[in-house]
Amino acid sequence: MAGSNITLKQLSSILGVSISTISKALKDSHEISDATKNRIVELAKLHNYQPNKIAVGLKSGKTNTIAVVIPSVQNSFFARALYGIESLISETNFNIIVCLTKESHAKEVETFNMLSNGVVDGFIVAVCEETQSLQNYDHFTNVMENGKSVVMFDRVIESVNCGKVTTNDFTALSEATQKLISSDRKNIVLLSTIHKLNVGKQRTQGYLKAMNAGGFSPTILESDEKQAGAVMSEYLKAHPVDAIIALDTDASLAALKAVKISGKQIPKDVAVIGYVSERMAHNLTPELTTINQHSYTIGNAAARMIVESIRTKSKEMQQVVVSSTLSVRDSS
Amino acid sequence: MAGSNITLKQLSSILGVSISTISKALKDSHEISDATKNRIVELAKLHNYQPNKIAVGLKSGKTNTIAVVIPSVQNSFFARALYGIESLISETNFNIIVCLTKESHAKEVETFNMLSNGVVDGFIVAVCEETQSLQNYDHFTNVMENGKSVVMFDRVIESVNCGKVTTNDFTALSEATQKLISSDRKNIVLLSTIHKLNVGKQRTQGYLKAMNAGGFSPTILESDEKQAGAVMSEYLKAHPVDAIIALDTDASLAALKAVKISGKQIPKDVAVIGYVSERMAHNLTPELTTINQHSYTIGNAAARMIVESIRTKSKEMQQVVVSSTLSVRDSS
DNA sequence: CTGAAAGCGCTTACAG
DNA sequence: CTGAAAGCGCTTACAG
Repeated sequence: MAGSNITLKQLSSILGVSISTISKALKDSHEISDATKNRIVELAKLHNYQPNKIAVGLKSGKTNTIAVVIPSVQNSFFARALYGIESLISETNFNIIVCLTKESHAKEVETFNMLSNGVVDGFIVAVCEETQSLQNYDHFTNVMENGKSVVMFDRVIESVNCGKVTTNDFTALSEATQKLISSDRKNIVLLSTIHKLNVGKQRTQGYLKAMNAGGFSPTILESDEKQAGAVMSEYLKAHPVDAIIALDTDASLAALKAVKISGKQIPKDVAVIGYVSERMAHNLTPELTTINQHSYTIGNAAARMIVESIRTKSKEMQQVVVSSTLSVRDSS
Repeated sequence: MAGSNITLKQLSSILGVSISTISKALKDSHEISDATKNRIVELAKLHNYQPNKIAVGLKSGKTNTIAVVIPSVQNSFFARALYGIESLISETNFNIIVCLTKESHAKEVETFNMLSNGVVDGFIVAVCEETQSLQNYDHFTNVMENGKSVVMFDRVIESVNCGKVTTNDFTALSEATQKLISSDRKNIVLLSTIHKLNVGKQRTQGYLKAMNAGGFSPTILESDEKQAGAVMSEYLKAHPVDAIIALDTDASLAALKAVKISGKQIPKDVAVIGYVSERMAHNLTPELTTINQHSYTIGNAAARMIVESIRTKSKEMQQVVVSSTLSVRDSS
């Protein structure tokens, strides 16, 4: 028996009762007598009646759906943040639609346009790289003018007046650098594959501040993910290095590899601090000291913020900072 | 100016033209004169009119949305499969809703019930661990009876008559094992953290077949993700091992680590073959020989299958097998 | 060429 | 206690 789910109308014609009565009975309205209520509920159960969510959405103007617009999911930070978002949302009566922008501005704009009218009540977004460099934020303000809630996390645009969940990248890097300095590391290199992103810039600034404060000259190696290992290896051949801070997972693995190839010992000759998930850090050799961004917590906070914003319809925009912490393991 | 997007009704009252005319004009119907068409299109553009997707969905009975129900996204296989799904879907006029079951049967059932009535046209699912062990598949058959399309990938239930995209796990493992045997490895250990899953069982069978065929006695170490390293280390202390096959990312990293701790050389003393993403394999030391599942291709195929199934309303269920291939690198 | 009407599946104020 | 009616925003067969 293919075909759609049973509707109120069909139930009504089976029982010879009006649609309104059926609807009320199924909502356990006090207007309806227990006798008819029972008949209706029983039949509904028998046919496994489920209200059509689309119709309810049209009627109520609420969709109970939230869009999560992120660049990628093949990156442990976003994957785990998504997990944090999903965990909170699944405890509510909301659903999430996930859209991957692949760092494309056009895709991001299209996603916002596609979903803004009737499909979702709000957006959780980590702004893509291209949007950050083009500085074109109309798609965000447009949906907000149409009454949708927007919460940005991690990749945030200061000038857009929406909810924001960020991490203290600047401070985290500055502290990690200081920690290396205080354990007598002098030639500390920063290896970055995310220099185009605001988060990358923040982290770099934190590193620079600490290096300058300590009176050491900074070295910043920038590269794409694929070349990071080669770039690091090359540099190690010609320069003294006693510590590396790597700004994401790719850079972290590349740094470990480059040091091993160079024949130097970690952490004796070269200390390494990186950004990888806790589980992976634990499974690397040596176990990697990491800056832990608490991605789950960030996702959770963003989800909580948007649900609250949709429910209260409040215009007040919150800003939450989830502090990164240093998890010291064997590599430093 | 907060508030919702403009509607046909509002446009109609501004222009003094009927709603039907507006609707037709915006669909460029030949019924409408160019003059009125122009007026209407212009005003619509001015107000940035977007048809309400929910209303269109109610009217048409189609939602153009597909649910992707997977256990997790913090696993490079699912993350990349999702990427493959999203890539194909984003070229169509469909959207995807992503739901993470976290291996919970209850969550999976709830998701199917929640979304089956009006929210989505079909489901792409990788069946969760608990559902596999409980063998309760009613939620799948229920939605299919209600006319929804279902495609399973990777984690598949043979007895459910839906579309399926799988990989040849049995053969892949058997070939990888044979390859090790033919390069004179004799004490080949299988390290698994996924023995509860059908895919894990398939892989184990492939390994067993090759070991038995070669006349070697198999060793299967099963453990959870966190203990895998310790279990492997322990085994290495007391037994001769010259090769390890690890069945997922956690097991692969754990195997590399355990061998390094034991002081043995990879691949000279111990060869290692694992399951990790191509990018990660490249960044490990030594670069890891992997069984590549082509997760992107699998996701892509599943997405193509469901779109076709929804569009053609065909009852014929396809079964696609995407072959895994061995990517030989430095660890074997 | 334009518009009134019915309907998708629901909810709810209103009447009886 | 029950039901007819209006309406959410759209589409489309039908009438004019």
